[in-house]
Amino acid sequence: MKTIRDVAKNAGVSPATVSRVLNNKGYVSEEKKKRIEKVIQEMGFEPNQVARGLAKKTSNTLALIVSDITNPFFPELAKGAEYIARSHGYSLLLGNTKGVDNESNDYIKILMNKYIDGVIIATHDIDSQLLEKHRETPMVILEMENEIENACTIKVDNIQGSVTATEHLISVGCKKIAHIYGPLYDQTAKERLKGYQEVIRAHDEYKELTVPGDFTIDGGISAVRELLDEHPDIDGLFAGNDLMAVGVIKELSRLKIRVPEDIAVCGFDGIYLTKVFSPEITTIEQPIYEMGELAAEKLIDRIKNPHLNSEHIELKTKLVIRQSSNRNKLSL
Amino acid sequence: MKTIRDVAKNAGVSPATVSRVLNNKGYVSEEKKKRIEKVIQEMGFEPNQVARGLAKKTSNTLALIVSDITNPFFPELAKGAEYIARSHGYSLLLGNTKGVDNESNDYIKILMNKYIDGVIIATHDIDSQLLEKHRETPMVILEMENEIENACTIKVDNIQGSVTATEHLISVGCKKIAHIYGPLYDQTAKERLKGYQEVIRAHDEYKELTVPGDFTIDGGISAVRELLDEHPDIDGLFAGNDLMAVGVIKELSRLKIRVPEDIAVCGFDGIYLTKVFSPEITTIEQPIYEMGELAAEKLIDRIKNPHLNSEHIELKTKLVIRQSSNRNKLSL
DNA sequence: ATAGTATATGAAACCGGTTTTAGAAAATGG
DNA sequence: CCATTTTCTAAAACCGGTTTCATATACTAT
Repeated sequence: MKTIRDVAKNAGVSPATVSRVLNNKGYVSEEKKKRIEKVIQEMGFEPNQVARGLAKKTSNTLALIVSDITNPFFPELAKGAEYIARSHGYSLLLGNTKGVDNESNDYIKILMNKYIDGVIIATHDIDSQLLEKHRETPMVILEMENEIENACTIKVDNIQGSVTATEHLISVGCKKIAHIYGPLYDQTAKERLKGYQEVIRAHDEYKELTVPGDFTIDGGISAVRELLDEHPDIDGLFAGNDLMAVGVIKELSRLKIRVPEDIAVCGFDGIYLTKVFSPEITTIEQPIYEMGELAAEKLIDRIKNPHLNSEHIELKTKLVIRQSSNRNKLSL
Repeated sequence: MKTIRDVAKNAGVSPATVSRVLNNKGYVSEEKKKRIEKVIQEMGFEPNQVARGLAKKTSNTLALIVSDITNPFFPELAKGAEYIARSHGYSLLLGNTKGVDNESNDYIKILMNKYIDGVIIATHDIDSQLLEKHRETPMVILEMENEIENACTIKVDNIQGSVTATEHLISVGCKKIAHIYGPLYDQTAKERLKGYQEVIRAHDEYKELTVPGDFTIDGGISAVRELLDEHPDIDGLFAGNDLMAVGVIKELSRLKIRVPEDIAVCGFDGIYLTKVFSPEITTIEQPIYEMGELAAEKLIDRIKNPHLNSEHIELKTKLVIRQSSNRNKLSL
């Protein structure tokens, strides 16, 4: 392994001068600069990132902490984040929190000892107390309106999205519209429920019909069963996320209930699966890949400017109408 | 940030002794050991991994390089690998190669400069020449029978799997069975094609019907169109992977061709989507999560024993019969 | 001509660990 | 009892960069 001292020797200068060239920082004469660059080229020298990290207290590495990378929401996010990270010379560490208790296994502390430059949090499994403890670490938090000082949060306007979803079901002629909401410790779930309620309450002819779900496919299946038990006559269903919408449609198809003819279904998230599923699923699309990119960009921003204030970014969602709610004869 | 020298001072010993306690290596008297451990505890000292890395030329970090994390095969693999990595005190770096040219952007070289301890390769986008260049790095290569010295390769028995798939379609009564194969630079695709051919050639009454695909959903859609153009009477279809099977079924459903009644379909891989899709898809299941775990285990093994010989592991696949090929009246 | 500033460079200290070296003390043994 | 060997410890060197400090020279400005 070639070191900066080898380069220095070959170029007849001191290591300090080589370092200055490497970092493009401080005074170096044109002549020596040329010479040093030539030697670096010839030797194929690449600075050791670990040594550099020790000296500068950085690692050029970001971390993305998700609850479970197999949840289809996250790979897209990860891809966007990794792309931006790499473009800026950072690598991306991946962590799953599902099934790991955070107290005894403080992920962020481990990361700090590795001089990880910043963290993107996309999980509910790390409580805010723990986050608060690492306030000094550059952080971007997704889908949670967290009040960590210094942090940047990125989320979509869930209320608006879910208002749009509910109104869409109304507009395609649904008369009894139910909502399956996610776990309420999840702010996202709460907001989506709220949007649904707002719309229903604004229309006297509609009645609030809600059942809890857990944001999984199986949760969607059991929720829709429960729902049909009590209200066999529903004709519109807004699921709190796409995975539950998938479960719902699977179960309805098993019960020979037609989608969208008998029940129109709308999900939320815009995961790839909705496009692929048959019938294709109407959903409130979040710009997931772009959120990953934005998260990484904002994080890098914060790494370079450590004293940015906290910032809350709210993105717009987009209604994507597909077969599962398409009751007009128009083929899409 | 507390350093080993602070600990040493507080415990009235030298840094070297603290290091010996930390690494449980070399002679330390019971009495000092106790004292040092107590001080470490009290101070909440945690060794800086970067400094340690510089001295020991390690980082306690593995890298997983995939072509595209949004391909549903990879998240499961990543989860298994990350789980094992974390259990052994390693972190996992994630890299996507899709759309990145490897010559100018030598991923592994970047990783080496970070003292990444080992790499799991699950992409075809890094050519073997490049891999060869990093022969000294502990490596586990998935789904490619590569002849890198020192490396460990993990794959499934694709031929056996695809023989099973084809025979399964025969056993449910298909008379004209076609195969959509993947890109042939991919060894996996080649082997699966071969398994199909073996079976078809062993039966005089069957004829080889193959079309190329590209292992994507859209590829499945166009391949099945092409296939039906030429052979509208096929009644069995073995897709080279699950994504193409999904595309196939989507397109068949659009054409009002019933699955499995008119055409029975079987995929390969066992991604989650096959369980979720409607109809549920028969597939040759690979133990994806376990492959991720195994890859990480083998890699860690190789890191700890740097002079292991190259090793080729071949895992068994499992036929999972679901609706898409279930032509008996038996409900599953 | 002289003070003051910008440019240029190398030596040395530093980042925070690990490892080698060397010497002292204790245990073993012939 | 003296020669080894084993145990124990601290000082110093090291990993491979960056940064500070000190010094020297070349420009400006007064």
